[in-house]
Amino acid sequence: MSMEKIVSLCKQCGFLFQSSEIYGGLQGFWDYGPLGVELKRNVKESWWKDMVVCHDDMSTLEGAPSPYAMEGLDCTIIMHPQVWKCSGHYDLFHDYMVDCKETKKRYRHDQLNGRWVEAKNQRVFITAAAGDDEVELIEKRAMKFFKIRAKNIEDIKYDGDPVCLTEIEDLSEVLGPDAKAVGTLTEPREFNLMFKTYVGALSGEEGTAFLRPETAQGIFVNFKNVMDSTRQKLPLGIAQIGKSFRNEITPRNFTFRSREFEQMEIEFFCHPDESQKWYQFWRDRRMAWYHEMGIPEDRLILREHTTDELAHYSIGTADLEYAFPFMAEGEFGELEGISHRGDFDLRSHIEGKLDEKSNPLELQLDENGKPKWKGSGKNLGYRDELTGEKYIPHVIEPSAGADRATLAFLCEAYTEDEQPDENGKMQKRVVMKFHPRLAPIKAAVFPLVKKDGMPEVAKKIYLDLKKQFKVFYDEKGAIGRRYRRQDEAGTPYCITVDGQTLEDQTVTIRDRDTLEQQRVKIDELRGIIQRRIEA
RNA sequence: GCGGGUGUAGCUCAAUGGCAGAGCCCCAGCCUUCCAAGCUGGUUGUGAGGGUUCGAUCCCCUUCACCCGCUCCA
Repeated sequence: MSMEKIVSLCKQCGFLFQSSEIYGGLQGFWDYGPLGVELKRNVKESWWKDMVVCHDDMSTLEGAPSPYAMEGLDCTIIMHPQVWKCSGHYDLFHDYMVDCKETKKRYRHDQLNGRWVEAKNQRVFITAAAGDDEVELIEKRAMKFFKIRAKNIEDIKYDGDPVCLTEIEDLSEVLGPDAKAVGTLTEPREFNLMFKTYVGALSGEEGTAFLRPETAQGIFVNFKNVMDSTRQKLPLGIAQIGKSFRNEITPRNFTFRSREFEQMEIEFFCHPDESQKWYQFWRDRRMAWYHEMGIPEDRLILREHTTDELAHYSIGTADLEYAFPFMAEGEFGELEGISHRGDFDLRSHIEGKLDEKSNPLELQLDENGKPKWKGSGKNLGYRDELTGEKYIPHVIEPSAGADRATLAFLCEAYTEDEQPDENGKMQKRVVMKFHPRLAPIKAAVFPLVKKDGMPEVAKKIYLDLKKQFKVFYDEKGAIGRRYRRQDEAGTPYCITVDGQTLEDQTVTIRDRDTLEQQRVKIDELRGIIQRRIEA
């Protein structure tokens, strides 16, 4: 399945447009058209309904250690700047990069290590990507650079152990990790992945704020508010859907990596001893949700992060990844990440930014031995009123991309098949096979022909169904053409008023995927559609 | 950010240093009793800016966007 066809259909049918298209578009920004907005709303509403509103908090769900509660939140996009300092985003998203003028490659300034190497009366700082084999790599590169054979290896003198490139002020004697000549690296340049803005009329450092790069922090900083206002007990999940912003260096692949995007996140708070079980539970539950919404098992994988990818405080992180058509064969793109975050986030907002490399977690200090970023000092802990135990909850975070999910459903729905036309000749058909819950339009109503009172009856049915569903009325052109148009929009049901309707108050209801028609009573239409959507 | 490619109607694609064209789609009318039918008529334009030129959609420069590869990816 080619991505171009999907992109083309998205534009033609009104699922997705480039943002500001008449001015040439803006990289990394996309608009949802009339069909797209319905689709995305259905994705978000299905998630909200399944995770929050209709969640059964009385029973122990399959795979869960106990019953649990769910609440919702809707936090602001701009938050107190200290939130991002304590969360780690300020440091993390504030990268310095160096470019190599020779190889055109770009490196994180703090991820290159090197050693001063002297031979043949020349002193050069030879770099390599930071890692376990950096010492070996630097030796090899030194031999190559100075053109010294293995037997004369003593001619090479090393000045000290490898240090980070950030320690080097003058880059003119530095050999880039892939370069043949020295001095090809540019001065480090700042890449800020968080969008900056100013609060208040005056711009200046004092009013500097950031657009949130994730919705999660709004939940952490409101944890106490939710506990105090709802009388809920742990385990408790708090859900939020909302826009986030990341100033991606390279937005690519349609809406997959956008600079403005929407997240559907749950922060699930539980007792530390139970957190592993809950992590397993959420992995399985979220995987099952995508399956329920129509993503087949062979196109969705759960990729468990390896232990060296994990922060030490985390028991696990799993990515749910979909086989997007723009990925190479056998490769998958992330739809959702489910991470065990321990007590890192709540503690950081209490005590101050913790050093994620420390074990056990300790406050990150600055050069003067003071906290690098000060926390709120508020008590975000939990007291179990039955046992009297006090603890800082551990967090499981299922974090999904609403736009990525929507894109996956679009890709999955796109189908080309062949159906006979009125002469029995096979014609190519494009049909969007959305799950009925996700379909932008639930049903279309047609009079078979535009006369004999059929439009009047059809319009009445349309107006009645409209009270409950997003429906579409069309009386123009041949009936076959109208069916095909709805196939492209992914409308699961088409209701046709014909001659018989006028006699016995029945209509036909056509199924998008099978093309089968069933004759039903007009009075029963609402119930039938409702049942089929929920099935 | 680098290298390569692309940019013409809603879509797919022609053509040209001198009035920009087709098919599909769309709209209106006629016809039409179940899967893109037919007939008649109609709407819609060279991504943006600058230069060369009597004249640029075409040549040149800049810019923007998209695609592919690299790089990056919380």
